[in-house]
Amino acid sequence: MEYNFSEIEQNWKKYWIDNKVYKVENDTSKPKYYILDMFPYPSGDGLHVGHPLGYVASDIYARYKRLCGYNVLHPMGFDSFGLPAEQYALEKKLHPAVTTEVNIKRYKEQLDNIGFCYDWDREVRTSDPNYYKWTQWIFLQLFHSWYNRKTDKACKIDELTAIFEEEGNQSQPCPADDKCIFTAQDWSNMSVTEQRGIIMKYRLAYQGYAQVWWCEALGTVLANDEVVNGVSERGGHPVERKNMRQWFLRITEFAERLLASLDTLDWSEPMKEMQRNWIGKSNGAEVKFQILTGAPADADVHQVTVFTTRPDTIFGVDFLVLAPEHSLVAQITSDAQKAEVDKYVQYVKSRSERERQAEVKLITGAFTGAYAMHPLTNSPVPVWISEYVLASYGTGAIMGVPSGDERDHRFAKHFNIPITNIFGDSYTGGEAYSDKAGTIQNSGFLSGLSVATAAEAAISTLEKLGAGSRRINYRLRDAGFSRQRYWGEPFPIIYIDGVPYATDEAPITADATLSKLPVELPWVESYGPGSEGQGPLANITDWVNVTSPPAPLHEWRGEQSSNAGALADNDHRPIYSGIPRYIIKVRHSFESARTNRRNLTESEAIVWANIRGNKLGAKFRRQHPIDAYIADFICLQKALIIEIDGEYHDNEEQQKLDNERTRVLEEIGFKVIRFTNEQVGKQLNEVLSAIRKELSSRPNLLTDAVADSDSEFHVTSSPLVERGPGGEVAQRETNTMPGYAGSSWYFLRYMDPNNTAEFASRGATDYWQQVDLYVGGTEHAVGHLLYSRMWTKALCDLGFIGFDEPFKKLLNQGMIQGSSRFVYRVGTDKFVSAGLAKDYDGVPMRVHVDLVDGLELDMERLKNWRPELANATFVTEADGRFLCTAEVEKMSKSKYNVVNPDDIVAKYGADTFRMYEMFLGPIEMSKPWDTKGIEGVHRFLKKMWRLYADEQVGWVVTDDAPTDAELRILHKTIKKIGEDIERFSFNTSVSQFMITVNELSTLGCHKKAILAPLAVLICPFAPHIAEELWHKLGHTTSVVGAAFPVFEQKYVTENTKVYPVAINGKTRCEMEFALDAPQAEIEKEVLGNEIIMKWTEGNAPKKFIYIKGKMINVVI
RNA sequence: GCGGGUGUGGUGAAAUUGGUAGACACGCUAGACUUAGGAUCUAGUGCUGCGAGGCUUGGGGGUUCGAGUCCCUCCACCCGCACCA
Repeated sequence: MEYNFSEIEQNWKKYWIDNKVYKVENDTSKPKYYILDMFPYPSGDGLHVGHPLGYVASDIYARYKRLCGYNVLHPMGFDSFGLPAEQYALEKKLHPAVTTEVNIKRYKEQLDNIGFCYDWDREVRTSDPNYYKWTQWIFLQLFHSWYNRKTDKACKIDELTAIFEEEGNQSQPCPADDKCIFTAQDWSNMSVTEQRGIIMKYRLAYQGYAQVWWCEALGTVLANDEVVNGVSERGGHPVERKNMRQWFLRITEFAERLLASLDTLDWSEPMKEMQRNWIGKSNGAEVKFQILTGAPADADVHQVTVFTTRPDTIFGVDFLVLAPEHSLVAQITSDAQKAEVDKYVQYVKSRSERERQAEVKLITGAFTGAYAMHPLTNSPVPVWISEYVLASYGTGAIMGVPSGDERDHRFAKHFNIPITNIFGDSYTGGEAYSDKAGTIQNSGFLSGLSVATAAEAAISTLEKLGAGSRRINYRLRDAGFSRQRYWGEPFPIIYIDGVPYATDEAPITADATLSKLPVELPWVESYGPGSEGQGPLANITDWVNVTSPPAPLHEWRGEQSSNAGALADNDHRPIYSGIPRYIIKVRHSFESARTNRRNLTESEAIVWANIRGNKLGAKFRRQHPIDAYIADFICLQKALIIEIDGEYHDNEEQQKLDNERTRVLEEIGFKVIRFTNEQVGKQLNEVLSAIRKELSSRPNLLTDAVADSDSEFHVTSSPLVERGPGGEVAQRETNTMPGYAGSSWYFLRYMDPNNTAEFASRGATDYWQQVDLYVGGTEHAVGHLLYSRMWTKALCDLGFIGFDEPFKKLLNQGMIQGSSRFVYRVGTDKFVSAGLAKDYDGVPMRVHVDLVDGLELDMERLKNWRPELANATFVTEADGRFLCTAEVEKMSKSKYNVVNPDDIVAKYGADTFRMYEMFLGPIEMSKPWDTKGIEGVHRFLKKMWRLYADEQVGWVVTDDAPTDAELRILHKTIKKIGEDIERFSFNTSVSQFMITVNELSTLGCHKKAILAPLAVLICPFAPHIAEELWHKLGHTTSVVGAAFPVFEQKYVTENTKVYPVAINGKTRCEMEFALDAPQAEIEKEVLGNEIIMKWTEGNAPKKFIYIKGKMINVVI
């Protein structure tokens, strides 16, 4: 009975599927453990042996935790939106949805082939509408949220507008625009569109502008690193900077929290360090310099604000440097310098970000001709521009302190700017003194102070003068959230007259079809880019332009148009051009309104009697349908609605409904004011004067708005009324979301993957909580990991989940590199073996690793590899072999060094493959793949198999009682394996298994008492063979559900120790002593030892060191 | 330029708190068994030396009875970068 791995593995894979062994329930009776791999992008190339490294590690850990009694969630899915599928589609004319489907199928086969314990019922795919529905939904939550700096939490926009109504934005400064300051009165006077503009500056998902590289020839937007020397990397086409409206996530508001809570995470220090660097918190000061010359009269631009982390060096300022993109540059540049500055600005525009960053030694810049006044010395300071100052960091301007900053120093030297020394002897003129030791000199009232003290003193003086203030700066920037691509999540956003609305906002919700999530990605035949840098979706005009309303609504509107009040399809009367457009959503609104008019309440009757017939100078209608509601009284001329509420103030439910109604009506553009029955009854005069006041504060829309195009009031129109032949104004957003959208929250979806009502139920997220162990590569250090942390915090703040960090522990796996093989090629088809290559004049050529065994080339296969090599001739070594050379490189198809795990599994089995991947070395280290080494692991499994079954005799396991030696081996192994798995040292676990099997083989052990626990121990590593042995041992249920063997100290306790005995720390011999032997006795025996005596030559040692249980050292 | 990481036999590596450096494998050498060996088993294998021994964890220095491990310094390689003021 030999180890027939392929048969064994086939059988158990089928058994696991048939019996749903890996099905995971949300079972609250067991402790949970959530272990997750960073899900793969299913590329067309399939998995290579590098991909599963982390998956094997997490699978081992998952199986181990399950053996230890945990309910383990260990899911897998696919990050299936992305650029490669789209590019493939462009080239091959295959729809991304099709290729993605095919690729995922292949990936799943490959993954299953390796024997992972995934519950595929929980699989998620980011490109699945059932999944991205919730990505869009979360986007909407972010859109409807802002960051409350007082409570340090993401909050709903409703709360923000309540604050604005109450007190303006004094207590909640605008994160995007510190010049945006307004009072409650200002707020109430704004139009809805203006208010929306303000709110946009607060939203967590917001629209702004960003410069992107646009390449006309390629028709796409390029990433920074795709632009080299001002042309596209691919094809060398010209590129230009283009300012484009883009979505952003306001991650900067979370900077401090993202930084602070890193301390609570069990991540590697380098990983945390990378995030800290990315967030880049720095304490410093803002300093204002008044522009002296070359400045326009306008006081607003009379000063330039710089940010510095070294306010203590303020007296060392010899010049200011603005980013060439700084908005002041054009205004302050003197006529004399204009040509030079323009030329320089043009030069910088041609430079890619990468180049500006990488070429440190290249010093460029231009003098603006302007001078600024030093706030403390009042002396003039020249203002320069240079590409080394970035517009996007700090204030986009710095103060140049050449004696204290190396870059400033180089700049001053290069342009011959005189340098002020503020460090005394520490600065010698050769290079800047940037150490923070010593004292500041030559600096007025700061002279003699240490750096820290001087910084404080400088800031407080500047504050007193009103010339500066303390400031904490983060280098983290808001995350660009739009891509001009097809294969990504569409935004649930519709533009009405250019104003973006979420699909769950009033004007859109009127149409059930438009407001429905998901906004499905339309099927297209062409993936070419749209014009003007837009994404491919812009080409699908049928989809972009919202032209065909849902049929029933449309039909109904036509037949009822005479009753539709302000609404008629052909209603082009100018009277309505300034009035908010709206639609009556519910058919029976008209009947209800008519009925209501006949049945006024007492309060309503009183109000009506006082406002009817232009009594307040404006015409009111009563019981008028608006959108889905019926307004009590409405003045269309002033877009004012009066509500008389019976229950508003004492019924919470009613209050909620009414607030929603107010919100919707105000979104459309009406102002809603409400009064109680009681107010009308007892304080009618106050009510009427409040109405009068409201009327007088609002513009008259009937005539003024039409005539006065500069009016503050802008029309907010409902998309529904605007639709009609040729009259479309509503468009869908044509950008799609970036790759990290779907991956920012996928870990939550696994908890409750098939939920159609929520992204995940609160019960599920409360049970599974954070990911206990997250396994993936370091390449996601600052992208994915930072974004998902932000999303988690936002979802937590908004009350959707109960934890604010996604990944408790992080394990970074290293890369498996490829090992490329080269043959030495002379001419076209003559090849020379490596040993003789030096005698020939040729070049190395990559050959596929499959053609090579170790370093020995299979010459026949090379001839068949490619047609042009069919007549190849070979100069071999003396023994007839042809040798290649090897080089470690990235594993990639183009380097012919990709090894497919399927091939390895076919040849050696999945168990061997899994163990070998682990045996290669520590999980977090990168290492090259070498198929040769796998033999050792395969031999080990065969050797282990022979403990249980003999090739000739068959099953050999006995019920004999184990010996002490056998028990010691077993328990030593239990301890080692358990400890190793806990600390993710899987390579040493594999070694230990080898040692154990070697020792048991030597002892000829075939005892069930030893071999049954061994089968369980190895199950996480080699599940197939473990399952086979477990069943052969008589069990009828899966080994997956067994219990991890319990380590017992008593079996491994020894009472003697073989000590290394060293002379001066150099081991010379070994001697065995009882562990409880007294030192005197040991000393006597050691010094009497023949070998030791040879070294001591009979002399008494200077020192005798005895560390119990460790070693003995004799110092002579 | 900045930040992070890694340097141990021919190769992958081990040494968990400062305590026998090179476990466990690959490869290689020799042998056994065999029709065969790309199966299996046995022995050997850091370098050097006949040997006693000497040398050896990227180089140099230090702390210690004792250093791969701690400290200083230099070097090489890999990864990332948004010149971060």
